[in-house]
Amino acid sequence: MKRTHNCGELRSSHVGQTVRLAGWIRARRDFGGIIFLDLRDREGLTQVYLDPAVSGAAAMETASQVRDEYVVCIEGTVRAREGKVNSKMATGDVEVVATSFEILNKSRPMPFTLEDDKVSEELRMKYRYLDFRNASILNGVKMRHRVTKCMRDFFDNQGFYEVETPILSKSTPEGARDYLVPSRVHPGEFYALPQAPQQYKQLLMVGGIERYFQIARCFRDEDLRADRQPEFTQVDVEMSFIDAEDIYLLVEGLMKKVMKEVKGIDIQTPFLRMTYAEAMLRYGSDKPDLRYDLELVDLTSTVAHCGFKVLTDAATAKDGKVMALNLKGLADKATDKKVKEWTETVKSYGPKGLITAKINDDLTWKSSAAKFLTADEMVAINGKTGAAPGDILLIAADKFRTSCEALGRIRTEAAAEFGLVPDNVFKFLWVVEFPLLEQDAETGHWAAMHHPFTSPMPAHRHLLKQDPGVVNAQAYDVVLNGTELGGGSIRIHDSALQADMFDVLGISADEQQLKFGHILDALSYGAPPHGGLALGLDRVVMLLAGAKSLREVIAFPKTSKATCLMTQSPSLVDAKQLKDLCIASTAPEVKG
RNA sequence: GGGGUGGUAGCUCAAUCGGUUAGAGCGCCUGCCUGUCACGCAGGAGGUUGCGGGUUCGAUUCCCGUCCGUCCCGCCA
Repeated sequence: MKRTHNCGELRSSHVGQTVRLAGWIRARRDFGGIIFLDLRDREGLTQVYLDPAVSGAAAMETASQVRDEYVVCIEGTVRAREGKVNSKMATGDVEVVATSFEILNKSRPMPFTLEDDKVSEELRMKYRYLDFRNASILNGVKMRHRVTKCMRDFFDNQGFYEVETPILSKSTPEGARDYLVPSRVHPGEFYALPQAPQQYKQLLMVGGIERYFQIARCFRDEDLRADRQPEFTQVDVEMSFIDAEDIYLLVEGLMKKVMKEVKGIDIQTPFLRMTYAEAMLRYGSDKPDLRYDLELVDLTSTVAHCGFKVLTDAATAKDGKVMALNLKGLADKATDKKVKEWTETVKSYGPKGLITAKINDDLTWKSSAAKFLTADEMVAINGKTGAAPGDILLIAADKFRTSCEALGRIRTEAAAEFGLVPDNVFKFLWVVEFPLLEQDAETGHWAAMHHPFTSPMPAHRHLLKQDPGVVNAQAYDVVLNGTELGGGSIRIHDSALQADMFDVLGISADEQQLKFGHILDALSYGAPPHGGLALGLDRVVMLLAGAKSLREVIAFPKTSKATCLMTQSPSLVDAKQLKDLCIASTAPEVKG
């Protein structure tokens, strides 16, 4: 029964050896007299040959009964494929002439064709355990293993301890919606699954662990995206007696090692750094993709006094911005249909519309906005944006963030569509000096942009209570090719500052004690200065694997509605289970 | 919560303006086949057109609702 080799390793040097292989039947080519089988295991593919003269009648009979994906074990002799080499196979120089043949298990016909990349992801997810037999999913699993192995080695060398923190955790009012777990022992009370090990890792610093990391599962009950799963994995890091520079150095070293060992690529360190404000203004994103240029242009001052009300209103409003994107030489490719799509995309971010102007040979505009602007005004805009014949200008006017983000989105779409994104380039970047807080447009309440334990820039400390909006945070994101890989901050280690922060967030003294008493207490017992960051492991692997969604690099992913097609979770539970937990469902009806 | 997009045989897709018995390739089943490599050849089986309702003489096709997949906005410290 036991294998002597795997299906990927036999070469000409093995010719003449007696070997035993086991695996799955990938294809059977039965000529009536002789039979060829492709035998697959996780390491590769080997051709097996059966011939009545050497294999015997019993083996021939058994082999003629196998179908795709039957599990078999064969014993035989390696021989060279004289004149019949298959150069497409790693093992194509040889084949195994079977002398015995055993079926270990049968298989029903497959619900989909393996290796057919057109099969719907829906079906693949339902039969995820079969999709692992495909190289693409298998490679994701393999690459993920290598990344985490490499990271563990790195942190170990740097003196970090890997510490596990609880999954049954405490609900907090800040941040994402929690997944809740009812307590049977304490009827009516709930644990929360951790959105991140944030508080625990800070408490480890208070405890003097000094250097902590964890490959930690995190849970957030929010709507999903291609790059967001309800449960995901963070590479969580925290250090004491450090500043942001130490974090940059650490992460740059980590990613350098991972890129080298997993991809064989030498990346440049230190990474480029850019403030949040600069990233938004130049690229319309707090996670800009620097693999191509296509920078935004700020027209606010240029159009502040022009004759076009849509522009002047935004340009003179508080926090207003008029932004432009010059798609150089792409006027011809920007079809009416394309422009309409862009307009809809821009509107989804908030602006009422998108102004477009194709630049004529005489530098005049082909644009529905032309009649609202004087020739001088158009010349000024041309000058500012560097517009030349054949270009198309896209202009959005709204609040700073919405104008920038709307055009930033078009920037990435256009770059992908018009082939401006180079392959196999990895552009790392630190985005720094995030605002500490952001204001809810409707309620006026302040919320932490990163999280409520983030320390303000020391120079802004005194402004925290009087003018929260201008305070920047000691927070940083690491970005790769337009994806936020992770982020972190220097934390608050002073209980008075932490209490001020909760005050600004509108959390009452009573609630502070109830929800965060343990943190405030801990900070009062000699908390060292500390900080850290968390990397999205799934996203790291996704980018390294060139995958389009997180689902491809998570062994058992959820759908965009947070269900598992394989196990059919979530699902109803027995009435008794609910009764034990003192829970009654108020769901209006059960799905049919 | 909102918007886009898709759902027809096991799989991938087609089906004209609303019109005959809903087709093709692959897969599956049977038979033949001694150098294939997604072998080949011949034959055969296989359909609640996601589900529910409506319009119509007639609906895969048009309308309404709903479910599921997917992408985006909001949301995600």
